[in-house]
Amino acid sequence: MEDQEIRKAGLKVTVPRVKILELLEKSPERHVSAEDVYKMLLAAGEDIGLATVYRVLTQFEAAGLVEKHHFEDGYSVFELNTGKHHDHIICVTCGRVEEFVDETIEKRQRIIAEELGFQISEHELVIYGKCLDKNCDCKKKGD
Amino acid sequence: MEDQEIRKAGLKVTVPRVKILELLEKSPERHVSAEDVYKMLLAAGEDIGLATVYRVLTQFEAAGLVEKHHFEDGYSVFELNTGKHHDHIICVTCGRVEEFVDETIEKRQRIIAEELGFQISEHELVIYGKCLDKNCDCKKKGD
DNA sequence: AAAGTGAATGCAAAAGCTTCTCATCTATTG
DNA sequence: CAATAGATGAGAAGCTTTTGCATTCACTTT
Repeated sequence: MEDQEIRKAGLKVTVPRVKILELLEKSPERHVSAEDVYKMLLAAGEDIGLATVYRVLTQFEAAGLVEKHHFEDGYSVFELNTGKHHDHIICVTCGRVEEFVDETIEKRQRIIAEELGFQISEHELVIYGKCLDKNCDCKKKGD
Repeated sequence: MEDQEIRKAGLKVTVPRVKILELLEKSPERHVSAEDVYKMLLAAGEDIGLATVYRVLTQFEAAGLVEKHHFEDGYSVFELNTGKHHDHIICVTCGRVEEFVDETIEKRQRIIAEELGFQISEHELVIYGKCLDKNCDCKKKGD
């Protein structure tokens, strides 16, 4: 379980690391900020400092266990690395985040990078918009 | 000239606003941070506070005169709004920023948003990579 | 051209997110 | 189970960005 992943990353298996990884795996919201994680830990009765949350998330990112994204709000959000690259579309009204993959876009990016003489290391595509479906939470709540 | 654009934006024509707009128009680097702008103003002998730079850039953004981007480094960069949407590819070695437009990617984004039930308000695509061409500054300087 | 008024500015302080410092504590190894 | 390298918590510090407030300025009205 979590222990192995942490050990594989070359990190000691400690309570904060296990709890944070568990939380990322179980959280209904895949995309969380360090503050979110910290608050969830507090709510779960864990006594883990915010500095540790940042440290652990950074280590997990370096180890490839999680990915870090910079959405428009300014702060960073983290998500479990599924191994499959994907991009994001975010509702500017309710903040809901959906993931998508589009091979056409991926391919075009490779072509563009090549044309411009770049070797891609990574990329980030975020679409911002409004949910139109009435099944979106923000429609039900009316915010 | 600049005065008209500022007036059109519903803002008073003041020295800081004119100088900042001039600077954005003349700067060899299109993508600059607030700090960059501040330092360039200082270097040009202008006595304009950093807070004013932030305020003016924010107002320019609200007025559609400039665009704000969040690249990976953490801070925001601003660029003059050319009216033509474009995306960015950034060299992770030298920081050089290139702009590109790809109608195929734009189209796919519209289709994806529609499929997922979103009405796009904006989007941001940034590709990170390494320059391969020897004509890139970072190769010449060897950093 | 001078006065009046609301907006704009500069400075310093504060805020928000993230990192660092350091003394204490803990997981792992032998 | 002792030894040790690494991890943690709390608070300080760092950075970018925003805010509060007294002063100054742009634009309108005399």
